[in-house]
Amino acid sequence: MIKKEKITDKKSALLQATLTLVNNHGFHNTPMSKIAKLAGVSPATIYLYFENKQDLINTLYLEVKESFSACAFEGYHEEMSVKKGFELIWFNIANYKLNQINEATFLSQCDNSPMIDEAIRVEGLKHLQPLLNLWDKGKKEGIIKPLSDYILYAFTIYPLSFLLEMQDRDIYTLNENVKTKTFQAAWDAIRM
Amino acid sequence: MIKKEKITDKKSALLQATLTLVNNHGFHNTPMSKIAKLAGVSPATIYLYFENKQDLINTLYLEVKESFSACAFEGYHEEMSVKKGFELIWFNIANYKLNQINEATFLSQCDNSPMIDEAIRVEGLKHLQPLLNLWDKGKKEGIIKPLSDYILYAFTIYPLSFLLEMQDRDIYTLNENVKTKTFQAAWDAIRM
DNA sequence: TAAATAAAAATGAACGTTCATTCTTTTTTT
DNA sequence: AAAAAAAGAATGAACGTTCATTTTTATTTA
Repeated sequence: MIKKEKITDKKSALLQATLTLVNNHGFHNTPMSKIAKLAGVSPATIYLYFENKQDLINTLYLEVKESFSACAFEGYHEEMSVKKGFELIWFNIANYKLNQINEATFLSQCDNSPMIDEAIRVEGLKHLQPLLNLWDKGKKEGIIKPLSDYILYAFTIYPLSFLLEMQDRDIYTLNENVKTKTFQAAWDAIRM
Repeated sequence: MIKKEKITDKKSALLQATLTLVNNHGFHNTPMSKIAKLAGVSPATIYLYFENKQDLINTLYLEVKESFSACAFEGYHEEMSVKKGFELIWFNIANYKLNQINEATFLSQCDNSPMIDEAIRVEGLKHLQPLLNLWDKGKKEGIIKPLSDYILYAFTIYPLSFLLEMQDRDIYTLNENVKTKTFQAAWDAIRM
């Protein structure tokens, strides 16, 4: 067990270092040498745990995406009403984006650039399925507008990325009161 | 005049080549040598027209941003009603994003990465002022929700970037009918 | 158990390549 | 013919990755 722990140790130190550096300087301005240095490890050591730079990024992406999904659906049950379910998920995601700023920024950056291989990206998308199912139910019940999932996503969840970016740049901060009003905007956009 | 025209000729060939290549491969995977080749020019010639690679990108960004703003406010007058004015601007922007795909994709890429210097980015933001003024008017008239401009933007204009990206990846296409319904979602999000 | 050996993990230096930029030469323009 | 514009070759720095070697850990032997 000691052995396993040590491995995980360095591996996760490398992932953490990558997250920090890519967030602050972007993928292509983050040399392997700096990742190694921040993780307290030799450059060569990276290649014991990852195939290459791309593999390192892909692994990090999937890991963060997973933690995101876990948060997004925390406390959610399929028996919930459409509105309650949507509200829960929306606030979960909003809180993740506004609190776990580093992870959320990294995901935004990945989703908006060719940094991640298409295949890996597709894998990351599957995590949202429960939300899509909820929308389907809402459409059938006549509660949610009959729009494609892409549009529903674009007008409810995607805007949070923009607000995250504002917050990240210290341009604008959402307090609880404003967050509630913002949810109302998202809900009004898609409700019948 | 011939001289001036010739200069403009090569300069704009370089800008056009940069747009194409950065769109398809990203900033850091677009070497100066390839830009030069696509523009039919020697690498050294680039440096007659631009200080360096960053200057080339900045110039392109501001130029495209300008063309975007020109489209966004075409046909707009301050005397229009808030709803009509917003509708006009929204459709202008939607059409720009869905038709001038190359330019729009480039702008999206710039706005979501550290590729553009912060100072240049700020300059590009000013172009939206008429829309912000319109929102102010709408808030005063009690037509638009009293939310910050960031939130209004996040739930009306920003979602178009997502739809553009979908369209760009051939995942989803908006026809006229759907576009109208999509506008309704944007309007519902921010109207009182 | 202590020494000897093998295996695994980790390292720093080095390699080959790519790329932005500059230098020198050639071509074009006036 | 002089000046301006353009070209192509050259340069040096940065980077991802690999290699030869050392250090650490685990296993075996006496």
